Amino acid sequence: MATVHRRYKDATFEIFARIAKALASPKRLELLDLLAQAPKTVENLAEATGLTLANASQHLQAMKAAHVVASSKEGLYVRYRLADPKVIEVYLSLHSLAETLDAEIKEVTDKYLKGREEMEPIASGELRKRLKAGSAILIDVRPEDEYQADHVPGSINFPLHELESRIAELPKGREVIAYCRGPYCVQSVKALEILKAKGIKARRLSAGVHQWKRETAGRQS
Amino acid sequence: MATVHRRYKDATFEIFARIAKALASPKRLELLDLLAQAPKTVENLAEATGLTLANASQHLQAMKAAHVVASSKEGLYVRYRLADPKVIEVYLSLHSLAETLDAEIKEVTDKYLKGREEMEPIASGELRKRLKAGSAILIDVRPEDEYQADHVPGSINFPLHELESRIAELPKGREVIAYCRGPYCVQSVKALEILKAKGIKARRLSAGVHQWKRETAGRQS
DNA sequence: AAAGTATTCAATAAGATACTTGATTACTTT
DNA sequence: AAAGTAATCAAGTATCTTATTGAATACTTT
Repeated sequence: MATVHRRYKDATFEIFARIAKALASPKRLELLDLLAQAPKTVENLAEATGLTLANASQHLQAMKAAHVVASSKEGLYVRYRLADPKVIEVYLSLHSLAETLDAEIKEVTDKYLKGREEMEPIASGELRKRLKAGSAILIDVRPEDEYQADHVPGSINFPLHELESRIAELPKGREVIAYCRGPYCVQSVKALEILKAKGIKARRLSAGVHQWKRETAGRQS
Repeated sequence: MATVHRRYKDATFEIFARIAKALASPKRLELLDLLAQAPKTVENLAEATGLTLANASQHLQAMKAAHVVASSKEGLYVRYRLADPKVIEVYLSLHSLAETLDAEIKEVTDKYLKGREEMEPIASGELRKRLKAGSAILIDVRPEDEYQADHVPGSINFPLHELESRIAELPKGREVIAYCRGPYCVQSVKALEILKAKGIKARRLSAGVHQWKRETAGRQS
């Protein structure tokens, strides 16, 4: 009898671990981070993460075996996506845990941002007020497909690589708030550099769409 | 410049992965599951999980290195605890993900419960009503230290191994609802077997304290 | 101080994982 | 049909992980 219980326990924890293992690699987390923004092809993902095609494919297959991602063939391409929005939940709670547990994550970020001009992010409460009042404009500097997939309500898409050439489209006299994939994404930091170089007052929203939705969940407006 | 960004990304995902790896083992998840109930000594944990002392100690140290658990020496014993309540958040969201992704987890549970009499769990909403109305009594069949650490409000502690001998203490004419560590814990199942053998009407609450708190968060009563 | 106990350490063997390279497959375009 | 491209597969090596064993450490009790 005791062994029946042990076997049952082993089986359930084995299943949990299978999923946890799918997440337990820096590269796979990076792939998930990208997939959390929008579905992407293996080629896209390999390029964005700096992995070889074969290696990216193998990581994706490993996650597929754990049912964490799903794929579909579209002509020559295979497009991967998260198997379920709950994957984002786990990913975000892992982020949040890392921030509490690991002082190192703060150090790494500080070190990266050091020397760059005022990068202090704006709080979501303040942002909401200012957007309503019309004193600020929120730009989403991610690629268009990610903006299409989901974005913070009220934001306008200015993909990073188009930002410099489209800078005239920004309304004058309003502060620009830029956001991208999330607190550890570098795109909004780069956007700020471009904007400040042109003398435009700009700040960063450190949250991405998912963090935003998480924070503002159950709140109206 | 591109390499600066790559290095920054690598560093942050490395940190996330370090934490994820600490969770990515069936045995370590089982240890965390126990620690989520109450702090415990290495000896306790080794016995409960069926690991050798040395092996349990090594797993615990691995998690300690990732700052997921903390320990303190108490005389001869070393007592381990979760480093932060947020660890539970991640663990619960992993559970919840596993349930959505993996049909297998349901199969394993069904198979285990098969043949045992009516084990359908009671919903938390219904439970609250019936406790208020006084038509049911909620018993916590976990060991006393876990009950002391935290329990569902209104529950009474009847540790599994004392249940049979203390059965007379149960009020007559009320249905008994038993709960333990969570949906995959076998103690409440065993409790039901004992109670039913004595002809006492009993059901199971599949949630543990943490699931209960999560479900009823932001609700009053 | 000596004996006893809980935990950790160190060394090792077996197993799983990650990345590389060079095919191979599946599909599209010409 | 032939050429081209995205993705996968297969095999090999280097690297981690896990569990085991026996010895060492750190306390407590006698």
